[in-house]
Amino acid sequence: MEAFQLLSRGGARFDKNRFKNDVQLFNKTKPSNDKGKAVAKASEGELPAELDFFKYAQGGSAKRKTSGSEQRESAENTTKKPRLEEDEDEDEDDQPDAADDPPMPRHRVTTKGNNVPEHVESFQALQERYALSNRLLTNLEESGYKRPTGIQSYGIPILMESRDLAAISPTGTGKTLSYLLPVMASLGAPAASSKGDAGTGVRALILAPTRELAHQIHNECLKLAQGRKWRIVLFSKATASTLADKNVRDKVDLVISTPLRLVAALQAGHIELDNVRHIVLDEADRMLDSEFLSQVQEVVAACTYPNVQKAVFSATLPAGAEKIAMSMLQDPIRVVVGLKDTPLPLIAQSLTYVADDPSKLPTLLQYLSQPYNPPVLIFVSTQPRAASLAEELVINSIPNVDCLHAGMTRKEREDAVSRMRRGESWVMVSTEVMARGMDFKGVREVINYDFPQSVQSYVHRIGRTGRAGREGKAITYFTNEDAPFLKAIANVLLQSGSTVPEWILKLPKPSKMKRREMGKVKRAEAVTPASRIGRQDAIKKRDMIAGSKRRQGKAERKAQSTQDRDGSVADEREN
DNA sequence: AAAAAAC
Repeated sequence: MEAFQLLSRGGARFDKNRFKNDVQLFNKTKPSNDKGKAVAKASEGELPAELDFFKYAQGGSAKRKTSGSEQRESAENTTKKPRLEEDEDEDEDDQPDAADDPPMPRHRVTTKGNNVPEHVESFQALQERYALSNRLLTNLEESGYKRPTGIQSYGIPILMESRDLAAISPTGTGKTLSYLLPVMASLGAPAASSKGDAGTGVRALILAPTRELAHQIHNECLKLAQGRKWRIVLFSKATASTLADKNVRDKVDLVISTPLRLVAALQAGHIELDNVRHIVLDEADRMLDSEFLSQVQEVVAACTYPNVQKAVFSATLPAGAEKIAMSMLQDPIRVVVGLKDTPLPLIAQSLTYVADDPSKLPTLLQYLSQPYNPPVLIFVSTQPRAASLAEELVINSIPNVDCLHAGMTRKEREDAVSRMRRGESWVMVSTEVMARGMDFKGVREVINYDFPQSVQSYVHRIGRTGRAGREGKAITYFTNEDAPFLKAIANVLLQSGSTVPEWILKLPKPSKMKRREMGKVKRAEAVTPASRIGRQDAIKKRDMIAGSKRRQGKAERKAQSTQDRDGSVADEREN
């Protein structure tokens, strides 16, 4: 019985009531089902009419054509029904479903490899060529997919023909469907039935770097699997223990997991992967970086089925990661949509000089005191800074502030995501955990409060906006300390069509020594508060912030106490 | 180069 609750079957709808009792911590307004109304009301007329972030700007003017073997990427979506009525929890997907259907930007697609299968122009053509089930096509339509994006029209045929694939495609261009559809098409009969050659145990495996992303992929997967009896499992502690029963796990068809979770289950003997025929690494460069690599290798090594199909997907793939990826793949095809490591031109990017850390908060508060398009996603470098910035914003009466980082409990994280999906978060402060893959369609503004630690991080962070052909805006604060890394990011802006002040471009490339020296400068553990006034309120309000106690690691509690004691944690260190 | 995330 428990197993049936935990194992989401294909066809089961996502539990709509699950978040019903969420405490609406930050809503000053009464929670309402009518998003537009709620937003307009609470904005007290400060926000522009276009603020209704569930309607999307027409991306027309920003559309750019590139020549070459041009790929049509159309807006894939469609259904005109208002999303909210349909499902409250806003389950996520890589695709749009807004009423206003912005045209997708067109990107050049390049392929490399032996006998590259012909791309398809439509899902119809795909069905005809590969005899996809009507069911799958219906589910596609109902999920709002209309026309394949670049990566979908090239990637799906490659995977359908059982080839290995390295796919590089910008943020928000529909990578998830590119691997889900072929996997589903090849699953055939559920393992629970005795028909077909399903064998016993998991047949497809999708790995992602964060719980939130795995969850999002799972939701998308359930939509596509409607009406089928596949068992699609989002691997978690709970499911892992359920799968300790071999009878249960033998009936699982598809698993979505983070690597470490799966490694733990393997070691505990709670899962076998010898029947896995498809492995997908989402956010491949992240999955192949030093911390994840050995875990991923262990998982891959446990997949002993002959000729396992492997595919890796990302918007960024630095040379080192690509080399590792290619060495794992057999006779791979490499597909690149647009320019690797480059944000979409739809995202208007800018850089803001803030001198030093203490100047950031006033700058942000000033920004948030003017009309903006909620929800705004704000990135900081550490968990303590995420928690303390969220705190400071609450103290300063910014409405509907939320916080999400991996130091929070599973439930707190889930709640934060669901508030975000429901449009209840106006300002979401988070760490790198949110930087990759997360698809919040309404996000039109990203602020890098703390400078990103790599070009890849930058590209993924700002890629939370400008999804599926919509416009977006990204602001990056930089301090004197960030100067050594500024030029690299400035070049990214230039390459993707945003403008950069000339003086930044004229910056000399700092010597390695200088960079190393500056890299040592430690950032304050907590965000520097704007003022000491209202500190008493602050303490009260602090406890309202999701997970404000447990979530905090030692470092943070220390920072917190420092803050309370001497009233300031400004990083006074000179550089 | 470096923190975050994975449990």
